[in-house]
Amino acid sequence: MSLLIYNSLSGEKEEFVPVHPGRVGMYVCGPTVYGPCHIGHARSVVVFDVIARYLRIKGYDVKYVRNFTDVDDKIINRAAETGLSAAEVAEKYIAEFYRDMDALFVQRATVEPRATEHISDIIRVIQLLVDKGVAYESGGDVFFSVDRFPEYGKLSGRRLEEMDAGARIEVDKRKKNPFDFVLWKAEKPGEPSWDSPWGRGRPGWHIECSAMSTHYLGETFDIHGGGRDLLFPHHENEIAQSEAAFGRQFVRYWVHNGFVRIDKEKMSKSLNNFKTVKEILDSYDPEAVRLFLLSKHYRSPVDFSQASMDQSNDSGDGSDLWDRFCQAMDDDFNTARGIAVLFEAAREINRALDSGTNEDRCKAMEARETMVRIGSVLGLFNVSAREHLERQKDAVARETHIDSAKIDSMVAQRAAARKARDFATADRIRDQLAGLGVVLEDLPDGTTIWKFTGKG
RNA sequence: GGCGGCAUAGCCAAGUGGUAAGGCAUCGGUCUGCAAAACCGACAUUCUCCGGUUCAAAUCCGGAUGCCGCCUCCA
Repeated sequence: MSLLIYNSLSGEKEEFVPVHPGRVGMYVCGPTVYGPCHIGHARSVVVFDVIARYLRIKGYDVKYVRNFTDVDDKIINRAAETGLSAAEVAEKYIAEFYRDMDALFVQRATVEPRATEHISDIIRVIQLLVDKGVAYESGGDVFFSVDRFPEYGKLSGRRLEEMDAGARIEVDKRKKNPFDFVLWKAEKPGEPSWDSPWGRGRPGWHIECSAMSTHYLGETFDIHGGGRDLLFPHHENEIAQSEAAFGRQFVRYWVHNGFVRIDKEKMSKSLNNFKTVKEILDSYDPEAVRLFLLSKHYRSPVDFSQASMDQSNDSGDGSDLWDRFCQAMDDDFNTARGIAVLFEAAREINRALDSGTNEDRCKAMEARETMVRIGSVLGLFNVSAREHLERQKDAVARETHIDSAKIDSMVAQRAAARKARDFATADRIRDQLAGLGVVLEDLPDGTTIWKFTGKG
């Protein structure tokens, strides 16, 4: 069974063939750490987490590199605003990133490098470009010359002539072409800086990804990912730099995830309409958030709303199911179709358990194994159903200030009434509980569990 | 101005030539003291609209309308 991946470079689904058989090198652009993570970051991170997990379960030896951009204008500005150093700002938001992504059960990448740890690699690539005459220095800044890279625009599908340069920002007069971009920025007072052949300064944004990805994965590697918004100019520039410097194809498969939208509009820090991961996790179960993020194909936009999240919050022969899951995932990582298989597995388990014959019990075991396996790819079922229920109770109780001990005692009173066959009293208590948004479930063994419905 | 994407039931969402997955909601049934959960069944003759290609189209082509994105930092 071959794996198809949509390649932004060709605009088509292509059969996945790694550079080295059995091994996959994958680089995904991580966050610039100047503020809290929003649900858009989470989508990208979760999507590529699932892709890495799936490639591994298919048997590939995956080297997954995800960077942190820890030196940048925005970090420096943030430092100036808060009185912290740039390094302290970066450190703070890297810690928040881990807190949020760990909560979402995101696995760590193989390598998680930071730009500031690779200054010498960055300088080496810039030097190569200067030596080849593809980059030029001007007043301590170094620019990449897009005119020296004829294939510029091949990823984003635009030609330099078609683009409306300077429509929204003023063009730096020192640039030979308005689309030339900065590789190295000359030092300004109070900013972090490093020595370089062009004087003290710091790297531009795009160059760090070329330097770090090739450092860990080689000059040609398999998969490079990130949000759609990075396609231009960031990834276009990465291709230009890397291919100009090393003289060979940079990346085989470019993978871009779609946006999270709010009210049909892109969510972004600049539009200031973002929801942070932290605030969402205050109200919703982490696995529900994952399920929500994976409920649509990764390339399509997904609309965040209270209603759509509420919906995800309510959810809950074996090898055949696994094959069908793989078919979905082999088709450009179609998690939405994969989730359908998951629901079918759940139904199969329940059906087999209901019928209760030994043969069916075996089937249920098989289906359960498949379900756990699918869950391990999607990063679901990290906590038991029982623990899940307890967490949900705690969260709702905290939010609504309902005392769960009191509910427990009401449930016990009802149990006593039922035992005495005083169903009128039992039902009255149940109605009272319903008024508090509590629903009861009497189990066959005579015990009763309860949960909040969310509808008071 | 240039480039690109999307439009599928009340809602969410798969489906790139062969006759509409899955979930939520709703309505019946089994089970239950009654419920809940679970299971069984019902739920788009039709895929924004108009043309075209084809034996056959939600799927391909042309056009219209609507929504969104990129061309500036952004996952």
